[in-house]
Amino acid sequence: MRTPRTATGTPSAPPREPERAAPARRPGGRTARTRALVLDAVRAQLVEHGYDGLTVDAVADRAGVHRTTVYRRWQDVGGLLADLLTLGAEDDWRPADTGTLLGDLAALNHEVHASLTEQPSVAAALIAVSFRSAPAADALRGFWEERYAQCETVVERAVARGELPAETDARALLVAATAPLYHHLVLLRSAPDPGLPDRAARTAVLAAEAGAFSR
Amino acid sequence: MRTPRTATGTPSAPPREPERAAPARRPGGRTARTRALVLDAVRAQLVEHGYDGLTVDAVADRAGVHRTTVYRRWQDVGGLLADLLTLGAEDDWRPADTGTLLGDLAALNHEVHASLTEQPSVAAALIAVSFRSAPAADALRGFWEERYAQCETVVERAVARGELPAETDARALLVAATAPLYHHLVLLRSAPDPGLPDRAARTAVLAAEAGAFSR
DNA sequence: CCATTAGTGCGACAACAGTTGCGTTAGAAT
DNA sequence: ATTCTAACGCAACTGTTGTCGCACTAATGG
Repeated sequence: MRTPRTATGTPSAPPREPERAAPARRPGGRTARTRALVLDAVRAQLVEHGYDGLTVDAVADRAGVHRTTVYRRWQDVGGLLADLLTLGAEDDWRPADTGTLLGDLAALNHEVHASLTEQPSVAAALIAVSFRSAPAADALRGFWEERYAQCETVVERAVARGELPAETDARALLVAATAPLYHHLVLLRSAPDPGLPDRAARTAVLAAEAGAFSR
Repeated sequence: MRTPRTATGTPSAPPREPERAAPARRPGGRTARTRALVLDAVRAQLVEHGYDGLTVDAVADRAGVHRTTVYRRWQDVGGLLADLLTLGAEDDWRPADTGTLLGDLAALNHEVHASLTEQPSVAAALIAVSFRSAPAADALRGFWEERYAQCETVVERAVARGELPAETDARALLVAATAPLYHHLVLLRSAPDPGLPDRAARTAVLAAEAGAFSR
């Protein structure tokens, strides 16, 4: 998970339903400018004052936009972060290709570890807000679904190299490799352990080699 | 994680610091009665109206106690759930002893699965609130620390039976076994999979047998 | 260019969260 | 029984969150 780039272009998808009687959306100049201003403000506010300082009022003030505008278009803080997430998901992320399954999973885990331990962590804020806001929860679930789908290439490459049997359950393997990281850093909130990403990756590989994800 | 029993006895520990100048606490009749009433109200309100319906005002009304009383003793909703958690941690929980490492871990995972999928889930509510309230986060971390410590006996028994080498990292093994469950049900919020507890337990055992948690 | 109206600004409002001061009630100690 | 005071009830208060009606601005289609 990475911090989305600056919001410049037109909005990818309005938070509302796509269209029913097509009330003639107008995504042009001002609307796009407002969205860019607001999402930039969200990012800046999050970096400067952390998740607790991320209120609708503060974002509206910083963006130079009225409170009601934010409430109408994004409903709440969850909606803001959800939109920020969809913007960030647009970039074409690819998992690293190190040549070995262990190397790929370790690289993946180091990315996860970095995104969760940076201060302040956009990823952690998104996870936290997903428990308050349904739109944020949906956006996060969609984001993760896409990320895990992209990561399946790591397993496919390992199968192609003969490291794993063809019937390997890619998703289960990926979850086994990454879940301990999230468990420690998000749920247990234990102190960051620099060796954990590698150990978790190694554990998953050993389990895979023992046939834990086959058949 | 299980739902704590009814609050009847005297409070185990006041939410404040234990004592500094010992201002003569009085944990007797009314104080204990109030705590029992309030914590019962928290549990009932959580079950009936879910986490979103769990406001200080609603709890105070249901308990037949004034708002300020709740604010003064528990600060906020997080404090209420934190106290409920410490109450639940008082019972002498023990992991099941099925005779095999795989059986023990699977039984453990089924307990976790049940507590997270019941509707509404007190466990899920506690995790959610731990992102808003520092006291709740502390209480939850303490609870988990204790639970994982208790579960280490599962690993010790397996070592005693010769299933695992003596230098096995019990905590890492337990996390590997349970983390995928929390990952799916709490973070990814995917649909409950009845087979997941067994599969996750099996994966951890295979990894352990391959030496993933040794040395 | 003009007409339409989505999107925005503004102010007033309701609902809720949380605090404070003060008087009252009821454990606990003498 | 009397005293002391922790814990509670009560009311009034502040600040924040979120909504609503109305006027206005500017993007879009003709």
